[in-house]
Amino acid sequence: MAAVSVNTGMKIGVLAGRSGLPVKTLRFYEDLGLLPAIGRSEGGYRLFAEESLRRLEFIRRLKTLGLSLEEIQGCLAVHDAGDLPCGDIHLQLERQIERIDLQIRELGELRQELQGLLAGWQSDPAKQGDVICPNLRV
Amino acid sequence: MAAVSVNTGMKIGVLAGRSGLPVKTLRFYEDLGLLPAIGRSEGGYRLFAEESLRRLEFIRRLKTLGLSLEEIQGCLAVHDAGDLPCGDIHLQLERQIERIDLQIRELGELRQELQGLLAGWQSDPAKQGDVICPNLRV
DNA sequence: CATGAATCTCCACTGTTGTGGAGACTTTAG
DNA sequence: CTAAAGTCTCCACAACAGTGGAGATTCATG
Repeated sequence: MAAVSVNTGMKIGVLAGRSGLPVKTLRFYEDLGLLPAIGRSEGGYRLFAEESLRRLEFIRRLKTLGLSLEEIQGCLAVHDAGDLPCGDIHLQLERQIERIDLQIRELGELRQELQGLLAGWQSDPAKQGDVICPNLRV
Repeated sequence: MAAVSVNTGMKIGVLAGRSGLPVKTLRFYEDLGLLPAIGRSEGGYRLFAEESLRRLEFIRRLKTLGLSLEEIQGCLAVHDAGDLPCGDIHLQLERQIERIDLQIRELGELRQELQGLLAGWQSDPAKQGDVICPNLRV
């Protein structure tokens, strides 16, 4: 049989190099419980499984979709319980769309208001008593 | 002549009551230099001029338009130098519109991506090896 | 005068996602 | 064996706009 060099786990620096994330961030994720280590070396170094790489990819993906680490953790908890987290993720992504729609709506209204103000802006208005900016009337 | 009870300045609680802002917030603004007090009473209490009310209105208004306290402070500095701050405010509001447009654009793209994902979502996909969520392929 | 309300300063904490550094320890390479 | 590199824990800080509380003073009212 071929020599087996598996299952010792990789140290955090290796995982950092392979994932492209800073060591600090990996420790941070581990502290949050997002990224469980399989254990510690004799000297107390964190050891990670290969699976951690997939996990980090998953986290990265959901982060780019705008989910918070807490929400991502929720999805991972389902996965860790042995289930497919697709249902949960679907729900989170729907919620995210709702949040985005709300934000876009609010931003649009604000934009409207700003445009309206600028449309009637007087570049050199008469100084009106007790008002800081006559254009805003406050 | 009628008795003159002016120009002693109001204490922070009065300003809070009249402006609708918490005392804490007024102190915070004063610390930032946004809201200068005209001085202190013998006992060390902050004293504010009537003008503070207009100032707070101005701050409130620009805040609702999305400017940061720092940007507002910039506008107030122009006012305090004796100039009309309309030009500065105009510039800030234009920048704010740009920021909003960028945000809306980014949110729209994200929304697109999310919609696309959900459009092809399989509610109960086959478990694919080594992938946390087959729908996301990660 | 005494009591309670108002105010003062100073410090800590909120939420989010990390980053930076100090000082100690372990591991690896030569 | 030694020096350098890697890793550990713990603490602090970043942005932003405040909020909460402790303990000390001052002010207003009866």
